Order: sequence, then structure tokens, then C-alpha cells
Amino acid sequence: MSLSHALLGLLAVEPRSGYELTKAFERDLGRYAWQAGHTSIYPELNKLADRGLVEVTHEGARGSRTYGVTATGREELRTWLMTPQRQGKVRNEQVLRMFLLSSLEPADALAVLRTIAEHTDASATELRTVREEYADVPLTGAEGFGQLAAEYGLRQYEAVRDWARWAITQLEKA
Amino acid sequence: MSLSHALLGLLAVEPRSGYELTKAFERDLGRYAWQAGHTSIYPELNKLADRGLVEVTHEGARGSRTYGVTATGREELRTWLMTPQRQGKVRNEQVLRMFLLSSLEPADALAVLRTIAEHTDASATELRTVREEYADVPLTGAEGFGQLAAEYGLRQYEAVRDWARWAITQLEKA
DNA sequence: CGCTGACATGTCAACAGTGACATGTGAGAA
DNA sequence: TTCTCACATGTCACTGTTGACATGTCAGCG
Repeated sequence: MSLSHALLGLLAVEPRSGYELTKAFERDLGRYAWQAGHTSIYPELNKLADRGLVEVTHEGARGSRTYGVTATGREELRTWLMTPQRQGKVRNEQVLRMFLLSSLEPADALAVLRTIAEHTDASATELRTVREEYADVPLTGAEGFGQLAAEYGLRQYEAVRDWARWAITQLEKA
Repeated sequence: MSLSHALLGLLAVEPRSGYELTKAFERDLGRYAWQAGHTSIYPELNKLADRGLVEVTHEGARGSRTYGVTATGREELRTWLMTPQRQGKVRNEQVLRMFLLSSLEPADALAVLRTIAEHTDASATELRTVREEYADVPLTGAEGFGQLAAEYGLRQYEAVRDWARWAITQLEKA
């Protein structure tokens, strides 16, 4: 399952509590890569702890538990990231919508494409400012994470926007 | 659920059997947008038929049933595609791997990035030849579907490749 | 004519993920 | 001090998805 590796990866960068992990999924990670709610995160943390891949490193206020990755966990994560990535699971509702555009009347398809182009352009602009904040932090470590993510998201949005614009001109030509 | 709309969309472009739909999911659709196996497709087709959104238009050899979209189904699909797309569900194992790169030693991260760059570049090259085949078919209708998909996939791969190359130079600088 | 392999559809148990519900804590504001 | 809200973790029923298993058909080949 990918959720376990996502948690392992986040904890490997920096120890966190289940609550903080939930927040992380609400930001970049859940936006572009893999979304998960606290209802799946907490049980998964317990399973990982049972398997000895993570451990509670600190207990704070309000019953919070901060988890860290064990040596075994770090090894498991490394193996997963380094092994030849076979065709992974993909499930993206936005992309699905784009693929189904051909089933609409050209006029309707154009309308949808225009809103896609607008939305992705707005998101790209937004991310460009986020990127500035990371301008001179090191790539590895807790901050580099966000930097790679922001850059990835930005390029992703720009690609979709450009595709939508291309599709619009193609449709208008016809 | 998105699967029902995916089926509706595919059938709206062109009537197909469950078997043919399964093949479609093994190609572009399952690769970039939404994957599904025959074990979820057949039951879903029956549910859609019960709800009157699709209907059997032809029964062929070996018990095959070709489905088409009803007027109601087409309306349902149109509504779904045209309504303001809230933040849809995203789940992409490849992207997840990229996000977790920061948790690796720089040397390991570089190795992974290099294979990503190679793989995506190869896929882009492959799709570029696929695109040629669509060079002068109309955008709407059964073929336009593949054309939009190919173009989308190509731009996606190129964006990821360029991002990986960018990340490599960033890491090497550090 | 028998074999093989793609065609074609299905069930079912196990598992993953979501949303609703539940419970309690501590900080800061009024 | 009381209230509110973010913090913090959890269960559970329901739904969606997968993989293993099951069954049968037709075309082409030797």
C-alpha cells in the first residue's frame, strides 16, 4: 500500500504527530500526489509501529504522539523508492474529465477547456509566489521537500494550461 | 463515483462492450486518468443499465453485449463534466515517489531522478510517434479522444522530464 | 478434429478509504 | 470563568477496488 510509504517518507524527513501528518496531506501532498484523511492515517501509524517501521519518540500535550522512523523503516522506504518503479496506480478525477471532453458537443467542450485554462493559470500564478519563498533554502531536508513539490506542481499546472490552450485552438480551427 | 462517468463518457463517444471498455482502461485512460479492471466494469455496467443511463444496443457472438448511452445518460454525463469541478480526488504513485525524494540521501535521490528523467523521456518519444498517427483526424468523435489523450500524455511526460532535469541540476549544485 | 489462445462475462472474499460520529484537551478571548 | 476553537485521536458502517477463481465461446492452426 502506498499510504504506508507516504507516512514513512514524511516521517523520515522530520518526526511528526498524526495530526501534523494529516495537515501535510491537506497541503501539497494531498493536492498532487496522494490524499488521505486522519481516519486512515492514525490506524496506519499503529500498524507501522506494530511492524517496527516507526516508533513514538515523544508524547506531548493533549495526548499527542510524535513518531519517528526506525532504521528498519528507513531501509524499507529506501528500497521502495529505489526499486524499478513499475506502472504505479493512477487515479485523477481532473484528468479523467479532460479525457472525456471528446464526448461533449464542441461548444460545451470549449467552455470546459476555457475554465480549465483559467483555473490552472491561476493556480500556476499562485504557486509561483510560493516558490519565491523557497528561493534560497537547501534542497534536502524538511524545506527542500516543499521546494521540489512547489516546482513540480507549478510545471504540472503550466503543462495542463498549455495543453488546454492548445486544445482550444485545435477545436476552434475545426 | 467516477468510474460510472468514465464508462458513460467512453460509451458516449462510441458504443462498446464490457470487454472493449476493459481494453480502453488498459490503454491511455488507465495510464493517465483512471484505472479499472473488468471486475469492476461489468457490475458497474449493470448498475448503469438498471438506472437507465446505458442500454444494450446489440448482442454479438460469445455472449457479448454492446452498450450505448441513453438520453438520460448523456445528460448526466454532460452535467457532471460541465459543473464547476471542485478539488477532485488525486492519487498518483509516481508523483508520490517524487515527493518523497527529499527523504533520501542526495546521492540516492540523484540516482532516482536520473531514471525518472530517462523513463519519461523515452515515454515522450514513444508518444510523439503515436501523435503522428492522429495528425489529421478530427478532434471530436472516436479518434479525437485518442488525439487529446496522446497530446496530454506527451506534455505530461515532458513536464516531468524537465522537472527531473531541473531537480538534478539543483541537487548537483548543492 | 482437437488444441490453443483471445474473446467475453461473471462471483466473491479480502482489503482500502470515506464520512459520520465520538471524545477529550489546552490556549486565548471576552 | 466560561466559552470557543484549534488541537488530537479514535471507531465503525458503508462503499469502492482488487485478485483469485470460475465458466464458456469461437477462430485459426496443425
